[in-house]
Amino acid sequence: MTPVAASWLPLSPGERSVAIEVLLGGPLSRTELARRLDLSAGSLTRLTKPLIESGLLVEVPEAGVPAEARQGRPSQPLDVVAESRSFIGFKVTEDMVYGVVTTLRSEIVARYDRPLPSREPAAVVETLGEMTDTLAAAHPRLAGIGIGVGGLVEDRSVVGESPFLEWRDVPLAELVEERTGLPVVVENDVAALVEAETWFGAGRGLERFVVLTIGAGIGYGLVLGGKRVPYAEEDRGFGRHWIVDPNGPLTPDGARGSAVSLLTIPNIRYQVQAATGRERTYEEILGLAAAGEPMPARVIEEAARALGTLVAQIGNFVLPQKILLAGEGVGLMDVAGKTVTETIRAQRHPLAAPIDLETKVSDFHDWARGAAVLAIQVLVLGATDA
Amino acid sequence: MTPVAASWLPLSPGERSVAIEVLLGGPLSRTELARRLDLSAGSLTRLTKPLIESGLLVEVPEAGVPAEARQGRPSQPLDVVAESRSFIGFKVTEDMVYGVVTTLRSEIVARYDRPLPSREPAAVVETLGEMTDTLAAAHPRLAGIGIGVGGLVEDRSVVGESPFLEWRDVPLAELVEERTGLPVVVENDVAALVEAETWFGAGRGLERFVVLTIGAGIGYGLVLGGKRVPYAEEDRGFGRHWIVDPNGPLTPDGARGSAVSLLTIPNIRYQVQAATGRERTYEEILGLAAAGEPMPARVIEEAARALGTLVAQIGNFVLPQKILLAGEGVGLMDVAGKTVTETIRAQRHPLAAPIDLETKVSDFHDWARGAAVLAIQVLVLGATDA
DNA sequence: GCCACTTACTTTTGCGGCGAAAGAATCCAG
DNA sequence: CTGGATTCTTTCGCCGCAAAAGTAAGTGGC
Repeated sequence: MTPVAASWLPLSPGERSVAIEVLLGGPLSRTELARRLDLSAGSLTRLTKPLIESGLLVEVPEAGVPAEARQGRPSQPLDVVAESRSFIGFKVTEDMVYGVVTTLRSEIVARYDRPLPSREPAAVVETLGEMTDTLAAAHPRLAGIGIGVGGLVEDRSVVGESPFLEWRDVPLAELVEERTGLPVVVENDVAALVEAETWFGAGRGLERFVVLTIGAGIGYGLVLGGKRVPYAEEDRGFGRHWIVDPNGPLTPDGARGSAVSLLTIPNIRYQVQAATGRERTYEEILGLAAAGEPMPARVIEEAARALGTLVAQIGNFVLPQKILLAGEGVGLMDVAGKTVTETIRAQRHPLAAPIDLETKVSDFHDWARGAAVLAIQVLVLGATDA
Repeated sequence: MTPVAASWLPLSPGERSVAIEVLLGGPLSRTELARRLDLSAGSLTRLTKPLIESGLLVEVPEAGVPAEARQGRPSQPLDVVAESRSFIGFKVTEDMVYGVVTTLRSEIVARYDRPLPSREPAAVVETLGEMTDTLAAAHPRLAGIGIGVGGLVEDRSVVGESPFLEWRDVPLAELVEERTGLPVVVENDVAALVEAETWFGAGRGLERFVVLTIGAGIGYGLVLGGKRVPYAEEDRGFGRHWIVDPNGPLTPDGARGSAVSLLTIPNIRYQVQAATGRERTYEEILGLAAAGEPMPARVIEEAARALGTLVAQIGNFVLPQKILLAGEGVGLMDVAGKTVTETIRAQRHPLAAPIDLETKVSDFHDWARGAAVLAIQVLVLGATDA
């Protein structure tokens, strides 16, 4: 393996907690940090000093409140130097690689995509290598690479099984490290998106958080105590076995009335085509449904009820503080959001805490960004968990 | 408030973790404890010394392995002195109080029940007081009382709302403390059962654990990271809104096809009576179903499918390591367990980890024991969380 | 313009908990 | 009886923290 910069610096547990808190919580004064981390003011001085000296943190010129009832010595907020390091995130699909460069804060500063000439591991590694070369030229201070792939990933480095790439046990992290000389983290794409949302997105700071992705398939991510829960059937088509409506439609792709049959884009298109004989894109179907065309409207309504049922069940059993709907197949919410919320209401106790439901139509660059966040977590902060 | 012995002794965090580990993990040597708690051998000597001196722990005469490949100085297992303190647990129903006395290990050493002359708070407190007097005579060294009631309990002391007792905002803990002079913990009965199972029962040491109780109603308890998750609709009939089968039976008690309609004892009896015109006990219905009587068999089969669906959904979304089915209404599993497991299988991914499903028919003394465990947690170990 | 007051941060100091390492205890094997 | 193995105890020193005192930098009263 190439010599690797390991973690940025050997961060003590105390320093790490400060770094993460500032990274996730925006600029924070030392006093505020002391309160949040339950430490004394003196400890904060001690912990922040090396972080500032190393360039990870800087004192920023007091953004806060303009000139209210503030009194006493002004606080001196600290912030991470987001640009001090850059990260690359790749999302590998069966025919494309989508790439982004992000800051330490996971803000996307560049995008770069390329078609995949072949699915052979060597070809994929070479494509990733060339893309990294190109990006490295424009973005110095690269600290690491994160790669998201659909399929089963082991130890954040080996692609154990990826049906669409037709890979088995490919040590992708090692190969790309050899090619690029940068440390590499590989993860399942849904897992990466979930981690990204947990750290920097909708799930920031939450104890119980669920991500449901709808696209070509169904993805499910569960975050408990700030940590993502891994599970055996991850990314192996479990949504085909979630029976939402036993009398629902039967499609070639899943059990009758399963979440896959009812909700995924290919299966919604299949249903409409089977009924009308015409092939339509997902967007066309949504448009027709919104315009009141009976058949697409019926399919979309049924999907919305299925989604509402799923969300209600998750809400009832997992008691999450928030559920994020992501992926390309959540456009549904714009057309039939009312049906979804009504279905949820019908299957929840009136006194139950209302479900905080967030919708985020994500494109492939969001998936790539998720992979970059993995790299940030592992490489800079040395955090295997949060 | 009566002078209260507070925690047994002021336990340092380190001492507390040792005490809990030994309490839950049986006799353990210092070396074993050092490994489990990730401490050095020296620390264990330091931490165990005061615990032994105070009488909470003792060295026991080496139960373990007979004479195998053991070499070197024999280990000196430590165990809690289970009898060093006794605890009372009460389960209050609308017409009865069920009481138990337990050891520190939550082993039941005595049972004592009494009918409730009235639901007035004063009468209930007096009944509890007299029962405590009786039990105290036979069991010295009482350290505290735990009380489980159906309904909403706040701060482990005030009964906020209990429909069947017709109470609102009764400071039960305070009243019983005044009457008995012992520290008192009050908790919702399901919550107490869940805590007991988490500490001493089926959920011992698990990260994710679910308890589903079936009886007069449906109870749900979620344990994540070893801690029970509280929720707003707790014990307020949420099961009426879990729609398991939209085409299921309609009963006076819940929405069509809800878990309450399909699974609870009163609703199963209602269904059988509505169809056959004859009133039957739950046990009779189970017997008839087992004997192949069509109508009861149909109701029980439908209930079993509903239970299987619920368990599968919980398994899919919560990913628990274990699900405990408890209460008086799980006799179902003996008659139609096969249907339940088949339904679960149909709605789970083949690669998913099989659900560890445990069934425990519990009586009222198990509920009372749960309340006693709460007292152990709070009063002895000063643990608001595990 | 001076001074009291407030709040933020830094420095100093002391203590508690922990690990490392050496030593004592207690077994087994030859 | 000696040497090895394992557990437990003792000693020692370090690290990390809090407490407290000191310094810095602002506001407002007079």
